[in-house]
Amino acid sequence: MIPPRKKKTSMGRQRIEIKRIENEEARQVCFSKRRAGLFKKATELSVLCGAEIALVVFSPAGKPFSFGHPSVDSVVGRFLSGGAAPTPTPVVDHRMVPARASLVHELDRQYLELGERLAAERARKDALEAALRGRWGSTAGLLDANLEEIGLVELERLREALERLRWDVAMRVNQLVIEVQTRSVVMGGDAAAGGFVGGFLAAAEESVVALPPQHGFSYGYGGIF
Amino acid sequence: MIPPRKKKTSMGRQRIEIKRIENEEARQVCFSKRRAGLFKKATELSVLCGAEIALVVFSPAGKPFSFGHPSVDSVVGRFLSGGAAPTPTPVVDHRMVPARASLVHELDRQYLELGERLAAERARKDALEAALRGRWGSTAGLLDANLEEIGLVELERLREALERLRWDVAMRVNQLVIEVQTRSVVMGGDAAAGGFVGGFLAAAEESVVALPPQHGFSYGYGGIF
DNA sequence: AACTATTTATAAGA
DNA sequence: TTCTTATAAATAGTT
Repeated sequence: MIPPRKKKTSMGRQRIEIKRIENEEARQVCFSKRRAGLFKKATELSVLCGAEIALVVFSPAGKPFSFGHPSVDSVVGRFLSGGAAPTPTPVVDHRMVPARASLVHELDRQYLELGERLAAERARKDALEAALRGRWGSTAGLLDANLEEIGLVELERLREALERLRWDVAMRVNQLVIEVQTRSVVMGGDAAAGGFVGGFLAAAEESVVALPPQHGFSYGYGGIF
Repeated sequence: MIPPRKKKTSMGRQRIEIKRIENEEARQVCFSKRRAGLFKKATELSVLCGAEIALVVFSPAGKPFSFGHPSVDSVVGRFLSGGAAPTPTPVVDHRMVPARASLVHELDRQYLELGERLAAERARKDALEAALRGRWGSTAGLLDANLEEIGLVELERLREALERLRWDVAMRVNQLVIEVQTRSVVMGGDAAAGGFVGGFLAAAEESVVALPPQHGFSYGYGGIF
């Protein structure tokens, strides 16, 4: 018999030049795919390395998308305050531009949050120790070495399960967001601890869309730390 | 000629789980590689599709990197001024959104609130992980015996929260599907569909925040232009 | 930093 | 848009 050859139903992925896609439809399709890929990569980087990331993308049509770990606001705030000197935009100058006003505000909050975090940690530690003392008295001798051993293994197993699940949830939410956006629905919610959310736009804000059609990039890096 | 034998000098790329890399050196290496990849992707997306992008990344060591097209500032500015609407907490009637200023203020308030919760959760996880590592610090010996048990209780609580979350997500996803099928029509900016979606996300956030806080994310998406 | 073996991401096509 | 497929790219583990 003739070896069943399958006809090439696809010419597979083709190499493309990295330059503006002129065909509007193709550009939109490419944007959707690559945006998803980009956000996935950003998420993975933050999870794998615990890196703080802020990613904001405006589609060619002007739709905003964002991802932040722990939140767009906090990362951008840290960026603007942390002495990170972006290449193009020198150090933060504190002339209050509307957009920046909230960012500066963010800085103030960061100090506050820092203090709160310390307080919370302290409180947590106290609570833990208190609880332990309590148990020490009432359930002393309840656990033996073997039990502890099992407990540890179990703990680790559970922890991993939790990590996986939360990852699935994050991805699922992300996917849902993409799907929903596809249907032209608007409005925001946020997926996790960040607290920043995509939003809405009043008709009056269309002016905001107006941005100089320039085509430049700017990479920033800081070697201070 | 004899085909030059190539002994496998490498086991090639291995599949990895997307979870925090504990080994510090490996984490740093991974960060460097993936950061480069992420920035490349971001650049390509902006070039191919003319999308405006702002990307800020802090390495685990705290070193800042950024990319912006046309600039981080302009994109973030556009994002903040254009459409950041907080919705971490359900029940936000977007038809009665006050002034922009109020929104920003509200955002700050809610962010702060979430920050406190996040801080507490983080502290808790730290305690848990400390227990897992068997490092009790100076209070060694006194607490070790029962830390595991405490951790288990905590984890059990988390597990239950996840169980609820799972159910919640499943239900809401189903509802969304039905909703979308039922009313395939779209309305710009009205609270109807948007509120629904926001509800889902808010619910997810609600529970996700209670998860291993090491990973807090926030996905944002927004308005139609 | 360079090197592969593989896993991923995607350009096209359906 | 979503799924499939062939191929280009990214990258984990080594050296």
